[in-house]
Amino acid sequence: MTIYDIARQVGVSASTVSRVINKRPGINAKTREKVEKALSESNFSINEAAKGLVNQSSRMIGILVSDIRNQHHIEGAYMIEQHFLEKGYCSLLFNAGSDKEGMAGYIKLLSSRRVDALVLIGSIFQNDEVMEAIGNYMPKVPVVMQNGILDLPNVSSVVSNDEQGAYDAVVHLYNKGKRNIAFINNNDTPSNLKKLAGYRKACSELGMKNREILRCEDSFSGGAAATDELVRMYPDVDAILYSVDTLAAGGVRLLIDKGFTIPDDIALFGTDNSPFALITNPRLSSVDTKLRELSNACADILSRAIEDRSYRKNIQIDCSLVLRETT
Amino acid sequence: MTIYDIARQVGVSASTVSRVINKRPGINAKTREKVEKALSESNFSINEAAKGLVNQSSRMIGILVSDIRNQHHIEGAYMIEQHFLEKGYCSLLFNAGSDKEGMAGYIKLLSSRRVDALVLIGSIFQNDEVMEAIGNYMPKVPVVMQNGILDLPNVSSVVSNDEQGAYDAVVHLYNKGKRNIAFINNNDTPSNLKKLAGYRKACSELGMKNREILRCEDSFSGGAAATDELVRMYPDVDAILYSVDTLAAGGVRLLIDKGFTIPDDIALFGTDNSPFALITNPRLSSVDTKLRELSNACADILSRAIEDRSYRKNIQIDCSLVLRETT
DNA sequence: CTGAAAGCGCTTACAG
DNA sequence: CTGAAAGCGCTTACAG
Repeated sequence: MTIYDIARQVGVSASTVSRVINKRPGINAKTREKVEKALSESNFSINEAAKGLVNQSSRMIGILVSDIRNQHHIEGAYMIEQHFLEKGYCSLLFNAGSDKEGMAGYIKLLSSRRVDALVLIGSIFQNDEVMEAIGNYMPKVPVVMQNGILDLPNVSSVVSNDEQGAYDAVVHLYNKGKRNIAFINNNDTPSNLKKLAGYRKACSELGMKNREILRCEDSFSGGAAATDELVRMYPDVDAILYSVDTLAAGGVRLLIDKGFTIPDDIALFGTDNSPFALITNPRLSSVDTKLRELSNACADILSRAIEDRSYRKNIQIDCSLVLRETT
Repeated sequence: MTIYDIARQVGVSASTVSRVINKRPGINAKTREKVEKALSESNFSINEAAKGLVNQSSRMIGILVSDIRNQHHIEGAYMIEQHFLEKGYCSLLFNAGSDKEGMAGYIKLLSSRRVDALVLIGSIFQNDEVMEAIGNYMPKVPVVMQNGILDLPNVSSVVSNDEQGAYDAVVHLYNKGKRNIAFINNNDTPSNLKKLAGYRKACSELGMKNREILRCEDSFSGGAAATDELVRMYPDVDAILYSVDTLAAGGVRLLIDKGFTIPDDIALFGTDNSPFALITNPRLSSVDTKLRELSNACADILSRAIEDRSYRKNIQIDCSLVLRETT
């Protein structure tokens, strides 16, 4: 079923059908009506691929996350998808994994789908392979990176102030009387490195020693294992800041099992203020990295950049502390 | 950059370039080499929309879930997406919400994108509006429904045996000495109705009274509130089966706060065996609804149906019980 | 207000 | 082994 079929049925030309479908002005009311009737009676559904071909716009946007199953990433992707859906864009959402060559592959894939814009969610995309792939395959497509920076003329950035967030968390713990504050990190993404920097800065300013575990598996059990290791290594630890809530949730669980009292023996701070923070027992205090604001900003920038190819903007949003029962 | 540009550059025709790109046999090795060189040097990326137009295949599949932020749904979508990615298909993943007209709208949307297949994840799609939309807009497209049934010639089904799962859970609780077993349900999707039926069947066979809360908000706090209501209504309750883990996680939390001992005072059973079951304290026993198996089966059926339009299959997979600390 | 024609970027049957 | 031409389903500038 094409517009030619409809045209034949009604006795007009395909041009006219096209105009009716696209609500162009300057069409006889009677004609319009007849065409609309035929359209709806035959359940006509326009072929967006053909339309996109002539319009030079797929009306699709690409969204890359490193792990679609990560609650935090998916929330961001969801907000952006919703935003663009209202404007008639479909989202091609991919799980780009953590392999850099793989990420580049997805960018090539999205380029073959001729997406009108690209969103990269997560600082993990801040690397040379991705940069090169964008330069090669999408040099003119508006790109916005959530939580990372890529120095390319068509790439905008929206980042949270991770350093300040971690810094504030440590200061808060210090003010609560904690003096042996540790940091547990899952991996060394640019974003986590900023958290680490904030942690170290606060420790140094407040005259405390660093107690760090810099790598662990990004899961509940990974967080539990790292916490276990930490309290063995530093028996005097009285507070822990985690790079993500997932780890902290595992930590809460482990410490309770080991008979620690939270927050009196050990206080805990997660990061991201994710839904997990509400189901741990006790409930988790967390650094809010402002996911909603970041996503909204991404969507706004991209909307503008699609209109005006030269539009580009970099913004940073401060984190806030959400205090619950673990501090 | 089109295949014509490449053709001109190399001094061959577009047909030849197309043949090289598609690795068709019967091309002079020298020619092939020259074309391949030009292709890679200019970072050529084929226009899939144009290709799809002539091939009458978008090489995209549509995936509808009712809430993309639901961990359980997204896991299923993820598995299916991965499966098809390997075969060169992109997924159009949408959040169809719980409004039936809205769902129909998404089906129309996916039809305009000419997806080669459609996956519906969740029994919530089992309704007349969806059925009509498929009949009108995708009458020949292979569709597979995860956890629901739609009586249409192009729709296959993969469902878990929710009734048996709930039944088994109740029997298990009975064998543990529980005699006042309640059921808390979030909503009346077809799938949840099957769980309810299994619960009632077991109660009736074992001579126990029904204690039910049939609707509550699908969230931790919704589960907590419903649990609170339940223990007020029926102070003698000694076990609760929840229709989803999310509710149970909220329930665990509430009961602990209220001073109940789990599982001695009240035993709890969730459903879905989701990651949440591992972070509650105590860890949650749960009915495993076999998400992985369901998703694999969906992908298999769809792969076949894309090849052979007449292929259709309905299967059911039994649930199993995963016992942890709440029972 | 309406239609014929060209063109978007591909593929493939046909001819050589 | 290779190319010219037609066609996939649309839109739009042009002419009337």
